[in-house]
Amino acid sequence: MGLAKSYQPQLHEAEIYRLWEQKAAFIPAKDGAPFSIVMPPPNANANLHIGYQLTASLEDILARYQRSLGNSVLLIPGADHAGFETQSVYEKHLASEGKSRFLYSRERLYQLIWDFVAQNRSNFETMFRRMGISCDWGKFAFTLDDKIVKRAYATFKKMWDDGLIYRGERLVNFCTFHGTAFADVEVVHREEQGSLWYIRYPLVDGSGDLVIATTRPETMLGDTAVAVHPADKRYAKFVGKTVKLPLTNREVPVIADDFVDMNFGTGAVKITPAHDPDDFEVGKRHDLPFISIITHEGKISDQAPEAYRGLKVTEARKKLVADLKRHGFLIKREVIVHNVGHCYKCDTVIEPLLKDQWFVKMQPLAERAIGILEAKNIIFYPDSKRIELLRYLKGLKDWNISRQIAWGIPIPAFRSLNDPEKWIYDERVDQEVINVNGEEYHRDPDTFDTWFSSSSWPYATLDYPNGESFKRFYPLSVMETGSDILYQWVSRMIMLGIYVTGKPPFKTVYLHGYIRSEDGSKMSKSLGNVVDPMPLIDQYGSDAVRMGVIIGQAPAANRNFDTRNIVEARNFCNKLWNIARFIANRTDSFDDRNAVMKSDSDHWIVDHYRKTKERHLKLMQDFRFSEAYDNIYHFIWNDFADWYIETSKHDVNPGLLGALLKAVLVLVHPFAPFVSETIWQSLGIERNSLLSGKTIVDLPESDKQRAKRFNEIIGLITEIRSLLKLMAVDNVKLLYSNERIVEDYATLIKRLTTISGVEKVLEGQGVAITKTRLSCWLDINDEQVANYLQRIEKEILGKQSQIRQLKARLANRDYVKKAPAELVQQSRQQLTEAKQQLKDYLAERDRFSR
RNA sequence: GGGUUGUUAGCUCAGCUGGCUAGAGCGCCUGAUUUACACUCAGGAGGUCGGGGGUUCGAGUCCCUCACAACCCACCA
Repeated sequence: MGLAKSYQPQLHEAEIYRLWEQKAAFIPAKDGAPFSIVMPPPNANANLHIGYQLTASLEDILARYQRSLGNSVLLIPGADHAGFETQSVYEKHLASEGKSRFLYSRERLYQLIWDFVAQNRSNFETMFRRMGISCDWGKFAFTLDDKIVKRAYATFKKMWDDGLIYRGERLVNFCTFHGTAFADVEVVHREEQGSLWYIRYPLVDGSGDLVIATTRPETMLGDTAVAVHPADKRYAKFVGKTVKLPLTNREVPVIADDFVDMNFGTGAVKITPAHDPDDFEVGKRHDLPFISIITHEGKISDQAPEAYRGLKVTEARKKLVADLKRHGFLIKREVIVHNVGHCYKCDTVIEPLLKDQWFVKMQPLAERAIGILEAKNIIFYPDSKRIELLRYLKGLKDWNISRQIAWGIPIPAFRSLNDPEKWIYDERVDQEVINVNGEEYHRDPDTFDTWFSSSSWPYATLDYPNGESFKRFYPLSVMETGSDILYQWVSRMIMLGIYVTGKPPFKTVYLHGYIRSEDGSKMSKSLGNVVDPMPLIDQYGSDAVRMGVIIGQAPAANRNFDTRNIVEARNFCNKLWNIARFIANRTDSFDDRNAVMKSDSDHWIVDHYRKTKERHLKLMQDFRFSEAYDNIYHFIWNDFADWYIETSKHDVNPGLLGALLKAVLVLVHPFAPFVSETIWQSLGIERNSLLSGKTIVDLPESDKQRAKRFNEIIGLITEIRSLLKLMAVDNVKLLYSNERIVEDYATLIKRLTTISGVEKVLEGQGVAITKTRLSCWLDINDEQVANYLQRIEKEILGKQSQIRQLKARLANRDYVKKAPAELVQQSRQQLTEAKQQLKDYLAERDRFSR
């Protein structure tokens, strides 16, 4: 047998994981209520970070816990191609070789990235295993797998047929560096200092000037109107007239529109429908021309006067301001702070540009989701996120699903060569040109937004609509993911799930917060402060890292990374290991059916086990992982090890000891799978692995009176230790009068304290043990009690104050009338006890001050 | 501009539907080499639960308000 002196995870983990796989322990049991989780797929292009460790830990804890209830558990792993994310990583990689994506065709680029990602995929499957994830590897899904792509196409087709898909030339959020559009939710807004320029626009009829204010003077090259508020008396006379645009000399109308804020700037605003979302709407309302003067490369287009063509936006702005100044059109410049949208990846300023894109009408999808959420048909942890999501859904705009990148799922739509307005749905995306009914069609070069396909994740991975998994495991029991992708992912899974399958895709959503770096800053690759769990697993073991990240983590609350938690958990693993070592030296029977309670301490520990188990069930049911961990931790360490095992050294009950070890291992397994299984295997507790089919152990009810009796001994021992320490003495005798229990436990008391002996006396002397009800004294002479008397004084004050409080409470008629009866009863009892103790303390003081 | 969440011991954080003298881990102080474990054991110090007000028999917990912090949303040119 011979377990090593301390637990060394590195020696066991790989082997244990292999064992689980061999025993097919991760495949759902045939029997039992279905429980399912599909893991959020991490980016296939990067290593797993500590945030994913949190996700995976929580999900695996749930999965293993559910198995311990006897349920049939499906946990599906996966990986995300993460379209834009991955392509931009690859582009950086290309750039480091002095290349760019423009050197390659779309197909070639796709292939290159595919190979690039393939290298990483096996890499992180290894990481999953090292984290100990009990997932069904046969169900592994990649977001570019055939079935996922087919699912995306089927959804697109259904939407197309239902009239939810439309193509439109709209303003999109365009990153001119990456050359792709983004959804609104992907744009990062940031407050920045900018300039507000006041520019004079002369009226064509020479009747004066109109002064406008703008932060983007270069867009005046694309102005097609000037707008004022209809109620603005200052400008009423100008409405309907025309002004001459400086520098371009185009003539544009002055219009009235109530979107204008009379109090901002001059109350007159230039309208550039092709480059500003507000102006776009105004342009539509007033039927204005749309002039695109900025290209997708972020340069001034050929629609602008020759002098500016080809300049970058910032250069054009400088030149334009200089020119305006020179010609006397510039009135003044103010410094203002305003919000500017940036690319979340490269920080380039997002340009609103006109572009033909596919959009999904969100209103009908959102409405059904709102209904489900309002009816609480999906339970959220925490519930505040449900409210937040409702607010978001109620203001939802249409979703631009086109992306101008190669690394993604091609959009299965083709445009007629003859009629540019005519589009057809077709899945032959491997061809650029197809023929249908003798007509030629060209493929849309764009790909889907990653979130469009990943929104089908809950049912696509289960082989909707005919797969066995789908029939058995849909809707998912739990969707566990980061609260940061509530809008991007959770909301869309709900909407698409309802739309496609007719049911919400999951019953429960558990959202965790993110882990910040140790100093409280946000972890990001660019800051280089991302924590890699793998070296931590090397150092502390997989279980320690798993428990370390969930300790003290409330749902959706962000927390700083703290190695101390991992150390705590590592120590806990070692504690478990040593408990097992101790027990293995005393028994080789681990059958809970043979457990028989003999001593008071047996009843006491079983009583505590049963309470711990009940709390465990309740806490896990409520998704209170951190508290569940805490519950088990303190039972194992403080009750089982510190008291029961210490007592066992004196009086051992091997059968119960073995049974308790088994029970404890099953309980702790979800939190510490490797060490618990390693112990299980090393001691040969059962032939089966701990993971496969071990349900939580029930121990028979204990005798409460006997358990209580042991509690008294614990109280006595604790008080003796405390008093001896306080007076800095040892080797004193414990005196007692007429206390059978002290007699019974004399040896144990001696063993667990430093007293020299126990002696029965008729009358006490020395220091009384006042915190228990037992008549006991420590045989100490008067010179040694100075510290003790100080403490007695403190205790007297404390008791007096407690008695005052209790008396006041009980004197309060409302309290006695309104508070629950058992609470009032409890207060009465407390008062009685406190009074007795005060009496004891006073007597002690009197005795020594004689 | 709107919204959400925080503010509890030196540090990092728990504390569910209001109810015993508010908890954990680490750190700190004192002591212990006892045959499961120094990744250990025993004892101890340390908090007017961000400020103020309110509801209640009773508030860390509910309400209002203020301060500070973080995050999210929003088209103010």
